[in-house]
Amino acid sequence: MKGERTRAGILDRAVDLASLEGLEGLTIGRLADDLSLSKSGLFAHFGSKEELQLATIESAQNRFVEEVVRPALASPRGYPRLMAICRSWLAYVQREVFPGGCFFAAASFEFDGRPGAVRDAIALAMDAWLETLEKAVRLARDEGHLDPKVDPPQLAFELNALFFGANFAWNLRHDRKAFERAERAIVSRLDAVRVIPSVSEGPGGAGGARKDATRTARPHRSLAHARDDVKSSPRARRARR
Amino acid sequence: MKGERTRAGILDRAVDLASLEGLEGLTIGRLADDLSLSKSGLFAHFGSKEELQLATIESAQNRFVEEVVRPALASPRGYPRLMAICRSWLAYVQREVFPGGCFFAAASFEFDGRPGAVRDAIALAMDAWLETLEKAVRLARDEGHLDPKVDPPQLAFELNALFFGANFAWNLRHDRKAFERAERAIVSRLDAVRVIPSVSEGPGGAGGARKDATRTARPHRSLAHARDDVKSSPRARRARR
DNA sequence: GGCGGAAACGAACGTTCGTGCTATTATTCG
DNA sequence: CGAATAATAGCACGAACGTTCGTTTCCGCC
Repeated sequence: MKGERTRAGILDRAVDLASLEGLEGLTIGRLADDLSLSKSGLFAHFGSKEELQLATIESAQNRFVEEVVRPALASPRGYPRLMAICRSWLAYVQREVFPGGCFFAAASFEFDGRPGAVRDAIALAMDAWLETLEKAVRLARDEGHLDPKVDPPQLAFELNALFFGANFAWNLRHDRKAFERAERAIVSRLDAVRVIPSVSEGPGGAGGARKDATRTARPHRSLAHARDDVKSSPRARRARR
Repeated sequence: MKGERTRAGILDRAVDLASLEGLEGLTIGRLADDLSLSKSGLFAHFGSKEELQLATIESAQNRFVEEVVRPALASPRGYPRLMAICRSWLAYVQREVFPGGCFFAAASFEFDGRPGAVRDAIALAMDAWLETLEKAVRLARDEGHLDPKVDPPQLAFELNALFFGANFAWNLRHDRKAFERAERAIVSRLDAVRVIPSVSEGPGGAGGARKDATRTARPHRSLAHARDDVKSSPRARRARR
C-alpha cells in the first residue's frame, strides 16, 4: 500500500522533530506543514495524538536498534561486544542519528513525571535497552572476560548513566570533551573489572569464569577511533538539516 | 510590597509544576487556575511567558542551592564535603524537593535542542552546578584527600552523570535500588582515588598532596543513612501534594 | 479617612491545538 | 477500463494557548 510508505515517512520526520522539540512539543499541524500534508490527512493515519506519539516511539526504537545495537552485535560476544555497544552508543550521539540528541534520554526525562501510555512505552523501551546492556555485561562475565563478582544491573546502570552524562554535556553544553570524558570513564570502569586470560591456560578451558585468572590493565584501542569505524549512514546525513 | 509575596508564591508553584510537566508544558492558564488567580493578573507579574520561565529557573536554582549545596557546605572542606554534596544530591531527589525529580536534569534534556534565552539560562545554571562539583573535587585533591593526579572536570562529569542516572532510574523506572546503585558507584569511584593520610606524619604538613601518602580503602558510612540526616524541610513536605 | 498607585480582574484578541466530519482525489484490482 | 477501496484534502468545531486592554479592587501612607 502507499499509505504504509507515507506513514513511514511521517514517522521518520516525527522522530527527528520529537528529538528536538520533545514528544509533547511535537505537533500535528507543524508536522503536516513540514511534510506538505494536510493536518487531517496526516491525522487519519493515527487517529489520535497519543497514537502518533506511540508510533513515533516505536519508530525511534527501530532506528536505535538498527543504528546502535545491531552493528555492535557483529562483535564477538563477551568483552569485545560490550565495548562495541558502548562505542556504538557514543558514536550514535556524535553522528546525530537523532538531530536533537538521544531520543530516549530526552523522552525519559520529559515523561518521567506523568502517567499514561506514552510514558509506559518509553519505560518499556528503556527497560529493553538496559536489558541489552545487562545481557552484554552478563555475557562478558560468563565468558570469563570480566570479574565473576561483577553485578550486571549495577554495571549497566553506571554505563547508562555515563551515556546520559555524555549526551547532556554534548547537547546542552556543547562540551567538545564530552565523548572523551565518557570514554575515559567507561574504559577505566571496565578495566577495573576486566580479566585477561592467563597465557598458561590451554585452549580447552574457554568455558566459564576462572578464579585464578590474572587481572591486569593493558593498552586498548581508543574510543576516539570509533568515529572512523562507523560510516555516516544516509539517515544520519539527511538528519543534519 | 504585596506583589513580591504573590510573585514568590507563583514561582514556588511554577517550579513544582515545571518539574512535572516541563518548562514548556508549564502554562499560564493552568498555573493561574492552580493558584486561584486570573490569567491576566498572573501574567502582569512577568510580561511574557519567557520571562516567567526565566524567573522559574531562577527560583528553582535558589531552592536547589538552599536544599543541596548550602547544607553540604557545613561539612569540612575536602573529602567530607565532596561526599556530603553527593549525599545531599541523592537525598534531594529522594525526598522530592521537586515533585517531578531534579528540575535541572529535566530542563536540560528538554531545552538542549532549542536556542534561546531559556536554554542559555539552564546551561548557565548547570555550569554553576558543575563548577561547584569541580571545586569540591579540587579542594579535596588540594587538601590531600584525593590522588593529586585526579582530574576535577572529569570526576565532576562522572559524578553528575551518576546523579542523572539515579534520577532517571528513580523517576521513570521507579527502581527502588536507584539510590543504592548510585551510592555504590560513587563510593567506589571515590575510594579508588582516595588518599588516607599516613599516621606517621606530623600535624604540620597538612598542606598539599603528598606523594608518599598511603592509599587504602576503609569502611565508610553508607549513603543510605543520608536520609535520616537531612530533615524533611517544610517545602519538601508541602511539595508532596 | 480619603487619595494614589499597585495589584488583580474580566473580557476579548488572534492563533494554534487536537479532533471530527464530508468530499475528492489516487490507487488497486477484477 | 471501470468499479471498489484506500488515501488525502477541506472545512469546522471547541478548547486552550499567550497576550492586550480597560476597569475595578485593594493596600499603604499622609
